[in-house]
Amino acid sequence: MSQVEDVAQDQLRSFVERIERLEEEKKTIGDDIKDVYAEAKGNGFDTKVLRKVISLRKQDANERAEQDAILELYLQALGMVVDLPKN
Amino acid sequence: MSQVEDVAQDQLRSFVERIERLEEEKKTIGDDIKDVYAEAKGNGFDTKVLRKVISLRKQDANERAEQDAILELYLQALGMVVDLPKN
Amino acid sequence: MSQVEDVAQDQLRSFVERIERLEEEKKTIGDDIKDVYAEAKGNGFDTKVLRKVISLRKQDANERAEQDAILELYLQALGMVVDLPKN
Amino acid sequence: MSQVEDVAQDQLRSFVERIERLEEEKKTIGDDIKDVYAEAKGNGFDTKVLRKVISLRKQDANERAEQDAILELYLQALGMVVDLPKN
DNA sequence: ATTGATCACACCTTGC
DNA sequence: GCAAGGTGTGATCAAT
Repeated sequence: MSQVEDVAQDQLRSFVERIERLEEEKKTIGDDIKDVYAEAKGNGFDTKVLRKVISLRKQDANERAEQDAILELYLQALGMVVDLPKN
Repeated sequence: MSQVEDVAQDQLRSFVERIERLEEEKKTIGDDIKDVYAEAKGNGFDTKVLRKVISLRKQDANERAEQDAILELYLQALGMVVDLPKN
Repeated sequence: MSQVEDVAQDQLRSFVERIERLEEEKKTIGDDIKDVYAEAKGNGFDTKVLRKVISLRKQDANERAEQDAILELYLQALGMVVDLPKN
Repeated sequence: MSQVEDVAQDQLRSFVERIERLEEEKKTIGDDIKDVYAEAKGNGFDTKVLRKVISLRKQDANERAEQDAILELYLQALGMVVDLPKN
């Protein structure tokens, strides 16, 4: 194999290793997050709702309002009572 | 292979085939559902909201109220203003 | 409500009904599958292993498709035309 | 608010903060991965193929684990004890 | 019946 | 803008 190919091969190995290393770290963090949810659950918190809280804090309020408006519209079109779902 | 084992083998084959057949049908239905959503999208409907509508109609209202109560509680505990998220 | 909105409303209803109908069918199939597993269990088969068998047969199929995809990818990466017959 | 509720509230805040902190870290790692791919691309590598390589190496690892699981399952189905050394 | 694990489905982000 | 891959969520099943 030529020297040029050697360099390319070394680079490739390096990239693969760096990516795999980072993905491992990422997975670890993901597992940590799971652990925290589990711990919260062990302390009596409802993880589903907890996730919702996290999600709400992340979300942009405007987008939410927008979606709400569309949903309300559809429900009205179907003749369903609105002002029920706060979920 | 004994006759007893033959029977067992035949039965096994039969079960596997029946299950695979049914799973295929199930997948077909799933694809059909996807198609309907796609068609709705093509007619200008927001599929995300449409899914929400379907989901709402399926859900039991009591459960929803229950979840809402817990969520509200958590948000209050965090000092977040409530009555915002209708999502 | 305008005629335009009437049409939209009718369309919406139609989509919702079609989806709900299909989901009902899907659920029926799912129940059928459950029944077959129950029957198999009643005939002395270990459902856990049976599920594994089904799963493996599905994976095998997927993997074959995967192999084709990889081959095509590599050929493309090498600059080779790939629109050959699909076997 | 009662002392009991205070504790719950503090716990909740703590959980939310820990999760949000971890998710931030996770996002950072994700961005790092993106950077590596970009760098690889800058060095002439085809990122699509590179991703495929990473993916294949991951699958291989998963499959090995899978094989172990199947073996154990079958041994259990045959009534054999399986708590043997993990290699 | 309830809970925990497993699995498929849906969403979202990213790359093309 | 579409396609795909990864992530998160919900349903399902076995075990207690």
